Amino acid sequence: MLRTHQAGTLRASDAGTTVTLTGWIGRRRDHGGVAFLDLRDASGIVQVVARDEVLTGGAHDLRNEYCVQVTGTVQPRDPKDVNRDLPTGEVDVVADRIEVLSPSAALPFQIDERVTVGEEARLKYRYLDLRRPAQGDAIRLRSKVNAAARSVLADRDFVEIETPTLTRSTPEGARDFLVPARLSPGSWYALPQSPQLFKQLLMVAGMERYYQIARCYRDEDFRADRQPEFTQLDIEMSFVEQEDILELGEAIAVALWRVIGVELPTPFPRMTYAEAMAKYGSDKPDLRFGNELVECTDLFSDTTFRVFQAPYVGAVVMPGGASQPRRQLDAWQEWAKQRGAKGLAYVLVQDDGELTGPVAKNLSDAEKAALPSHVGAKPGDCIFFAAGETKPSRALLGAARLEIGRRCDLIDTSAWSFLWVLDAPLFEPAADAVASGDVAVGSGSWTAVHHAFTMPKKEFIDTFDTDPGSALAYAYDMVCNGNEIGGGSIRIHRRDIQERVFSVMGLSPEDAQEKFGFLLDAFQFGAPPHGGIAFGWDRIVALLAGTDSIREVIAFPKSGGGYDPLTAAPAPITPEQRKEAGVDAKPRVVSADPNEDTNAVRGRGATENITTDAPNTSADLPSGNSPA
RNA sequence: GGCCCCGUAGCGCAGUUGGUUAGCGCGCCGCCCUGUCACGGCGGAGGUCGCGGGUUCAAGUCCCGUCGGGGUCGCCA
Repeated sequence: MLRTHQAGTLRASDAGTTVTLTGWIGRRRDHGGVAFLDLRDASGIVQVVARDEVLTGGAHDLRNEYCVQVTGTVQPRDPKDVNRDLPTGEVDVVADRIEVLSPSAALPFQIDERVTVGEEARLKYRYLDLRRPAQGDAIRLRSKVNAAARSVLADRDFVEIETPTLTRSTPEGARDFLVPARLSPGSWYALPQSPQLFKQLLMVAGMERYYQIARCYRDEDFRADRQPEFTQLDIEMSFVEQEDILELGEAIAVALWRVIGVELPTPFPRMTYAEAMAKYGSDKPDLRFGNELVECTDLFSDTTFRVFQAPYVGAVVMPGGASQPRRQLDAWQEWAKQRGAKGLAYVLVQDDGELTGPVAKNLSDAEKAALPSHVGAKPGDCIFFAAGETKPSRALLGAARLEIGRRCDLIDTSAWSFLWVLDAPLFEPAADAVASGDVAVGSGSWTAVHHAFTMPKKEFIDTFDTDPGSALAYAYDMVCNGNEIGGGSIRIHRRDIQERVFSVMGLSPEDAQEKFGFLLDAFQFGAPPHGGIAFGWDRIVALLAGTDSIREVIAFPKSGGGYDPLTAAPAPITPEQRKEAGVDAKPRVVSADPNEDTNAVRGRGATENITTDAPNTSADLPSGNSPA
């Protein structure tokens, strides 16, 4: 080793010890005859004192972020010189010798946590960004979190198994990343959106308990909390029921939060999907505050107010909201319109109890009398309404509830609120999914909420195909502070049930065979009952690290548009690469209509040998994206 | 794909109703300084105001387009 100690570990008890340290020069305070250098390594910082005789050896020329080796003696500081802000603040290392291991050019930004740096610069020089203790510690925390999960799973005899990243599409909703297959020009691999099918095959294989910290790939548009490649802790178990998975999930969460010194109480509260939607307008309610939605449909069943003559009328209260200026109430309308609503009706409860606002005059005296107590509004509050179809109305109110929580400071940011959301519907009307241009699996009027292999709850086993809309599934989501951090289901292992589910989705046996043939084949050979769960690893680590962005807990994240500022990927390829990869191979099935291009890329199972040959294939890479 | 915000020195930002030589902090370079710890003092360098076009006597500032970044809705478990 090039060192005897780690800089951040030195204490007063080390006084007198001769040490050799290695690390980077942080700040330097050069007083001419003596210089103070902050030496930083992964363990922390210690102050090195370089006096004249050492300085003549070139220490005056040390610059920020020079990588150096320092040999010296640990010396206690005078009481007046102790730095209480530093764990090593009671000692100095008085240098006898400083050797430059590697000099540093002038930095693009300062390695100082107090200096704010734009994300673009940070990502381009991520290796410098990660020298900053907070940034580096987030990545170190991730490693500890991985280890904690592995420990729980190893104790329970789980088998860690890697599954392919070059594969076929899996039957999930997102667009696939595609990789050309050089040896079969015109054919493409897909990167897995999750190891879903493989883990089920592993159950057929008798592994019984599988897990993997798995990289997943989805080619969708970006959000603050999304990356094109992301990580799941993926788990599948045989011979289990829903309760077994929930218990395991809680054990894992407890172990993870212990990493940051938080003891989570178990069992976690449970809520049905229906209750979550009704009370919170969300399938991932944030229970760090109350302020629930209140259904008002019955209250307004005889109303003369047109807007409230709707299948659903609901309300959410904004405490103290009656004193908002008009401009702010107008801003709420804009806020609602941005979410696709017509607006956000409101009633203000004045201090004297009078109801005011544009909506109030449309309400009968009886309605006005009953309203405040029905929704739990006090004088000074504002009541927001949504009326219309149940689902979008509740979604709007749910979003309003969160916004109210933020604006009115109702959220206890130190709290950890965990719960399970259970009993999700098995199907949703395909119109909800297709309206947006998404591809429903199958051509029926129903599509799977979770995925096509989710087991109906036993009380719906006889009726789910005659009454798909009311069938509930053995599907569960773990929710933390309003984030869905894990989700899974018990799978169908019986062929007859699977065929009936496909039938509801309008998937013929032939279609099903084409899309999921290898899985269905496998299920013919004594498939065990099984189920599993997957945790959103990036989000979980971000929560544990106390950061809003999952980018902070990914070593080399991508920025918007899937661009990596560090490597400048994606990048154009050479004509030779293009030719060799077979990217431009003529499709055997000709699809001349350019409008079908997106579907060909998008549709599950449509990727086998149909590659569209768009006229501008050489120009379809992001341009102007490479750094000058 | 829609909407909103941003783009000025290496980094973070300011720049008035369009008006002289585009500023501030940090960093960088040089000199000085023996107890600092975001040390201090003196001096200095550093700018295609993202790019292209337009309006104007005059554009960092106004208009159009475009590229890049961030957010949000659509999309995505």
